[in-house]
Amino acid sequence: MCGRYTLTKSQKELQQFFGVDFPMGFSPRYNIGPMQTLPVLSLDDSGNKLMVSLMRWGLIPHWAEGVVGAGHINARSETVAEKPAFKDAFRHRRLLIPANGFFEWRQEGKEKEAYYINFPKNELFAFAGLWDVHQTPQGKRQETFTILTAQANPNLQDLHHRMPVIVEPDAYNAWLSGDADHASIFRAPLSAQLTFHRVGPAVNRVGFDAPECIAFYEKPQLSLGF
DNA sequence: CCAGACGTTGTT
DNA sequence: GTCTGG
DNA sequence: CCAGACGTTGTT
DNA sequence: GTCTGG
Repeated sequence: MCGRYTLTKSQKELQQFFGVDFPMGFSPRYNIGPMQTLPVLSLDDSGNKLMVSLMRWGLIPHWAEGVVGAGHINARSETVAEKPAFKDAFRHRRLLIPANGFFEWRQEGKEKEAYYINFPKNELFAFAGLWDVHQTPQGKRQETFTILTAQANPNLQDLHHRMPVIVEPDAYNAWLSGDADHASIFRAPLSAQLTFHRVGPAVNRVGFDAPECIAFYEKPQLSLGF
């Protein structure tokens, strides 16, 4: 369901929307995949200001040792409070993940069709996420994150029955500080406004990061050559 | 999520 | 088919 | 007690 | 680290 997303905005646009400095800079991204390092938002020590950091997509629990692979790119919001891998992070290490769209693939017979989902005016938004930190086999401290999922909104059901959780701007602080419970995460009327369109196979290519990934796409018609 | 690999031996 | 890497 | 697992998706 | 299965 949510294994690729986009952040096709400039550093300036991100800073204006979230009201926080991105000191590491940022260039638009059209095809973000697992294992990549991306900007995420959390609360600073004071607990009332957003801050940006860079983390790797694919949560690896702090107790994992040795070679641990890609980690968990998604976590079910319905069970996140009980699962050993997420329990602790759900209570103490919540995140917002800046994005402006995401991809879904639909099996159509033998083919897989890619779709891009975003808001009509392409507004920025934030996924609900969790993070954790572990030691790499090289002994380095590595911070990783996961994106929460939920049942898809009716407007997206034709595409998929699951979707990433989008946090309303009003709820940013409540979510991050741990005040928000399940109900308030799910109450996301914004998600009802998401729309989607077919995109071409460019997005399939891991590492191909260009506007072509989100371009409208018409399936090429078969031609008999006349 | 998709793409790409999918193994063994001996040696340190 | 199933796992790993991106 | 120790050992072993700890996740999601979609598909059949 | 913490839970489940044996």
